[in-house]
Amino acid sequence: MKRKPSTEATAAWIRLMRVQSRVLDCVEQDLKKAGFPPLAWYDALLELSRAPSGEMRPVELEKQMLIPQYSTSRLIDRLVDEGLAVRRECKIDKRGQFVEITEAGRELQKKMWGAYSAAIEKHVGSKLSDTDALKLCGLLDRLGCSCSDARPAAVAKEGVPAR
Amino acid sequence: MKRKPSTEATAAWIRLMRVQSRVLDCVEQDLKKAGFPPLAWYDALLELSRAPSGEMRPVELEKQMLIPQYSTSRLIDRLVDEGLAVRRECKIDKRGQFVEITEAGRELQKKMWGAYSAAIEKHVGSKLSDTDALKLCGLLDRLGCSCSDARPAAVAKEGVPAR
DNA sequence: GACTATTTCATGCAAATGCATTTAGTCACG
DNA sequence: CGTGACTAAATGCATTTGCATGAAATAGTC
Repeated sequence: MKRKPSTEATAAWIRLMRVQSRVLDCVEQDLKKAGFPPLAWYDALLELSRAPSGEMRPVELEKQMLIPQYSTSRLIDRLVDEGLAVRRECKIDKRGQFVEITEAGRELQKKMWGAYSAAIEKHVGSKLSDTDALKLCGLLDRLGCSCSDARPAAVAKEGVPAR
Repeated sequence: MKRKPSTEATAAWIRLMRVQSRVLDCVEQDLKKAGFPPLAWYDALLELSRAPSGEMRPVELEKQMLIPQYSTSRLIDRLVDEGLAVRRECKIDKRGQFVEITEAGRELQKKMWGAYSAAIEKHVGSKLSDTDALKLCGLLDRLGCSCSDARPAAVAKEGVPAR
């Protein structure tokens, strides 16, 4: 129970860390340069906009986005501050609440998708053929469900829940 | 110059973000549970220990680790505070300095490698055959040099500079 | 129903990060 | 040499994180 990793596995680990941090950085920079808020905002807005009634429980959001509870709480604070979402009372469970995306929120999400998708194309799409991208997906998926809480990695439609 | 990414590319992007964040999280948690400092410390110590004379310029460290300048500066502060490294005067360039790893630093690096390598094996090695790990490396490497500053992704010997 | 355990969300506080700026030294060039 | 451009590193300040804890509601149990 303490075998050393193969050099291949180790090399893969390094690549995984370095490449994603670099690519993420590039994409975040592109968004920022275009005057947009961080990716996390986008992800949250997207999740909210996809919810059937445009609203969801913070707990849900938290699970979708794989970020800690307090982090979700504060992210919502910021969205609300900017008028991108509103908190609504939850009648069926008084300790909880609903978060609902506003019109402004939906608009921002759509606008961001323009810059965001361009960045993905620039930093990922243009470097990989479709079949290679698929191969990459397959390999990465195998690393997926290791820890406690897994999530079946959402399928991209036209919005992309990124992280 | 604003083509949309293919759904394959988008899917790959999502996987890349989600999988690495998850795997990194797992590894960091394992290290923390074992009572060790964050991975960034390990990386810095490793780089230092590999330097021919056990010392290097902060600028170098910065380039190796792909982190911003101020971040390096403060990381060194912490290492020094803990007695893992010392700052040395740089005679050839008076505005600069050298950072030298201490014996304690070397020891910590070695100890951490025990837990670290076990974590890599657990969260990466055990999920991927060697050939698949190599394929993954190949695909990831293509995403490598997009932004401004590239780095040829160090080869793992027995230490692994992770990020 | 009373009591405990659990879930949902917020928050105080310390540490870490990002950003812009400062300080100090070097370099290039007239 | 002197002056202006550049590089190495640190730091002040605001924002963000992480962690632990708190407060409120619900669920489970006897």
